Amino acid sequence: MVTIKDVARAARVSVATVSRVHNNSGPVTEGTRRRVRTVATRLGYAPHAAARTLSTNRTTTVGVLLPDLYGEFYSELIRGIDQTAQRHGYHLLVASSHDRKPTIEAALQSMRGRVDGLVVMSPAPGAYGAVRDLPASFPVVLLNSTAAGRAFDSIAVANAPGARAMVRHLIALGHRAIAMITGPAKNSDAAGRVRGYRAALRDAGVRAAPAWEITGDFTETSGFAACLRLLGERPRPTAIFAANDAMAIGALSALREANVRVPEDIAVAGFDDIPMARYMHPPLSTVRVNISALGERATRRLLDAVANGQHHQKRRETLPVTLVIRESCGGRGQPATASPP
Amino acid sequence: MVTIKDVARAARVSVATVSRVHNNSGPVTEGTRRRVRTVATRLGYAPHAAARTLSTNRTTTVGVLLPDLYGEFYSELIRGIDQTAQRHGYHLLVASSHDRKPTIEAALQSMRGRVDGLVVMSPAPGAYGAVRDLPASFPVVLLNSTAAGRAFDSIAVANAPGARAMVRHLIALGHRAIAMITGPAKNSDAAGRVRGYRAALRDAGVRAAPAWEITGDFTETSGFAACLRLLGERPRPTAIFAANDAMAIGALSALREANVRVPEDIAVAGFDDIPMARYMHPPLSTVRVNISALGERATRRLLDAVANGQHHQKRRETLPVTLVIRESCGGRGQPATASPP
DNA sequence: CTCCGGGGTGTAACCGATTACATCCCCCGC
DNA sequence: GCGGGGGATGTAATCGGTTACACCCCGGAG
Repeated sequence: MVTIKDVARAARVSVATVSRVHNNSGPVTEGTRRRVRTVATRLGYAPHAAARTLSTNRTTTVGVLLPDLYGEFYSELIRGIDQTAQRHGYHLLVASSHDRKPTIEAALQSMRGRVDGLVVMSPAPGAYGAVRDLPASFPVVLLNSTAAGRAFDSIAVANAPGARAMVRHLIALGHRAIAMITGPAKNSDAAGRVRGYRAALRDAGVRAAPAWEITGDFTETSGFAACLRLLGERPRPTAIFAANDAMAIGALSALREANVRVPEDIAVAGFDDIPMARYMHPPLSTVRVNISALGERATRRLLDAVANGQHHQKRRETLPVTLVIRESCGGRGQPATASPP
Repeated sequence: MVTIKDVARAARVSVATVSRVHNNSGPVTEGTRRRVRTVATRLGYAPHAAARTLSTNRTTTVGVLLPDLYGEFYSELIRGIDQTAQRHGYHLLVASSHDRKPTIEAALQSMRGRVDGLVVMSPAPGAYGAVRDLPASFPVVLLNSTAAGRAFDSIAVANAPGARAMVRHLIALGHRAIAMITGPAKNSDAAGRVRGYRAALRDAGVRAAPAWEITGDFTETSGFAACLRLLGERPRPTAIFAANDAMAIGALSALREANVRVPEDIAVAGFDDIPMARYMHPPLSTVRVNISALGERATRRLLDAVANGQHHQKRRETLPVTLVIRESCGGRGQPATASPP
């Protein structure tokens, strides 16, 4: 491989000059600059990232720690992160399947010297502890973490308000028997959505039955299974609110197999508005989360922390959500805003 | 940050010994080993990846170059790659939106010192040229590239055989007016699928009309638009074969709005079998590509090249595909294998 | 008792960049 | 003519690891 020394020799200058040319630091005569440039491209010189990292202590890379990579949600999230990172000249290092504390810790350790900061999305409670052990100076942005106090930058989705608005909408359509397919018990997003669901029922004085809260795991399959169980309940719910779109889609599929009409017999609503949602049959009513914007804001926060170091203000942001009413819940009503002003 | 020197000092040994302990290289007394280990964890020592890279010339990272990140296809692909990489202790660096040659070249350059090898998926013809300029010793695995001769490792999807089998299936069901929504003209996967489509028509002596080949760009939206145009054709096709599932889903959506029944009035088939496909209404018949396996095989190939350097045999592999017949094309027939033996 | 061999450990060179500091040279003003 | 200042460039330390090589010490063989 051709190094900076090779370029320096061939251009008859010192390595310092070559470095200055490449980084536009220090003053260099126009002639020298051109000569170095020419030689560099002729030799096909590309600076060695690790060497640069070692001396500058910067990697121009952001890391992303995710619990999983399955499904459109993560795909969109990564897309948002990547776009923003790229726009600022940063690379993207992805690490997934880190849901338990020891794995997370190992992953964080192995990031040293690889990334300038991290976007961490891990609904598992262990994550918080692992991240806290990081040096305070290390930039981290938490996504959807419960415990994130003022000690961290974090961006949360307006889970409870979104869920509440959707359930309120179902109630407004006349539904009184509203079931929910929830997410994993420990997951903080899932928890927020359940809170919103219960709050809406309480507000309206509508009966809430434990049998109508079924736990899923955010996959289509679990939505399918949960829906089957709900169909066995008596009285049978007239509406099903799933904690995410994947499970709502699974539910739609189960209802179709059971010859239950949607929305005539049972209304269905989801959460997230993944790209697929609008193409369902019937098109899925859901709570819209601008997922790629979530990634984008997280990354912006992170890069600000990276750039401004000390006097970067940590804060907790909330990403607003909107109701998008399609056909799966029957009422083609006015899309109401679900977020706090 | 705590460095190897700090650990060495605290454990009263030299840096060499600390290094030996961490890498299990060279001989170290059991007692020393334990002492070093203890001190290291007490201080929270994590080796600096860049420093290690600089001296060993290895990054334990694989890079992925993709044209885009939108949709379930890439999501699944990355998942396959990440799983395999992680299982071998490698990290994953993702770079996307590189579709034109200069961007690709820039991206490749900036990878130096960041990755040990690359999985490149870029249907654009420019990619081939850019990759060819890489030092021959640099491990690269091409995904779905046309021009990949014996000079590269590559893994291709059995596009033509898959498309052919699907169209043959449609013909067997009695269809004689079969339209295709193709992918972008320059895209090699798209090209293979069109070839298979035409071949199947030719084989059966079925009429092929240019008006029945509409170009899309692999997005749902383009599938929607293309389908609308097809509905305007006279005679109207009785079957639509889309070059990927996203476009097929767009088409389904358009047909629904036009009150055309699927499969009674028009049969629809896709390609890829993204996870969503089975949840469509009606469930989508498609050509199954095991996308995450594609990523997995690519990564395996790559890691073999990384590990075995010189005597790694480059070769072109083809990933077999299978027909999965659901309901969108009407005939619940026997799923036939579409791949060459 | 001496010599040899090998396991355990330390010293220092090296990987490829950045950058503080020194140096050189040229031009300008007095 | 001379001193000073500043722009252009070079030298070498530095980042944090790995590793070739030297060294020391101890036990066993001759």
